[in-house]
Formats: sequence, C-alpha cells, structure tokens
Amino acid sequence: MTSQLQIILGRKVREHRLRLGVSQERLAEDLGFHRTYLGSIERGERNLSLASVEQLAARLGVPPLDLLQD
Amino acid sequence: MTSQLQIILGRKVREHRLRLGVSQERLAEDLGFHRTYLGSIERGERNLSLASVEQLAARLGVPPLDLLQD
DNA sequence: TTGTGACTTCTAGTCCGTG
DNA sequence: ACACGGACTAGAAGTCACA
Repeated sequence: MTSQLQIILGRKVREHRLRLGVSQERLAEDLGFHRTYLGSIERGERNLSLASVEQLAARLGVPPLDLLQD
Repeated sequence: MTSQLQIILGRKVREHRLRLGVSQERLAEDLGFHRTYLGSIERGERNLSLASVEQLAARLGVPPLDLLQD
C-alpha cells in the first residue's frame, strides 16, 4: 500500500538534497543512516511513521510539514 | 518515542469526533476499525505510518494534512 | 553514484477482555 | 462511554552484497 504522502515526502527529500548539491551517500552519512535507506525514501518506497518523519525533518533542519506538502 | 505529530493527530481526530457528537465506539465502527484502536490514536499513543494517516483522513473525509497541523 | 533484493530486529496495527 | 493490559501478526526500521 503506497500512499500519496510517502511519494511527496520522497520528492521533497530529494529536492532538498539536490538543492544542497550532495550525493545520497554524503547526505545519508551526515544524517546518520545508510545510503540505501535514504535512497528508498527518496524513491517513495518507504512508508515512514510519524515519528520517523519528524526525526528526519529535524535532522534536515526543516519543519516536518514541509516534507509532506507540495 | 512519542512524536509531536502523533499528539496533534490525536487531538485533531478527537475534535473531529466531538464535532460530530458521536462516541469512539460509534465512530470506530463507522470507520471500520476497533474502538480501542481509535481510543489510543486520540490519546496520542499511536505512531501511525503515513499510509495509515492518509487512510484515516480519507475515511474521515478530510485532507490528510488537516490531521497534522493545529 | 544510485538501485534492488534479501535479511533481521523492532514496533505498528488489530483485537480480546476487564475495570 | 472510555482507558488500559496483554497477545499476536503484519509491516516499519535499518543494514548489506551485488549490480
């Protein structure tokens, strides 16, 4: 069951990363998780929990809701 | 690990239900899940996944993001 | 540099019963 | 009418080897 929110989240994270001009590998390391995990989030394959979204947003330094709306 | 988003979600769902003037039991049945599950969501005890939030919002007939912001 | 599949651990999600 | 505990199964969290 792949939701709309997780698609948006993925796109948002990718946009954020490209704006920074860094690789998945690099950003993942900075954020403190594995590169393939970040990759799968960007591809919208991961159905994150609210807590995980919040934590991810915090590490990215953006408000959680920014990751969930276009 | 209890996130801010799940607290907000709980409050929002409860407000929505009270606005309808129905019991947890009643609403849960209408939405198609168990009454104790709805109760724990309202209490902010549930760390829902994005797919679950979306599904819940759909059943309530509100936009998903409405459940995540004050 | 990123994608994919397999894999393990942990928790979300569902439901019972009781107060 | 609502809260809470336990128990159980599905799915999230996170890593790794290989392409």
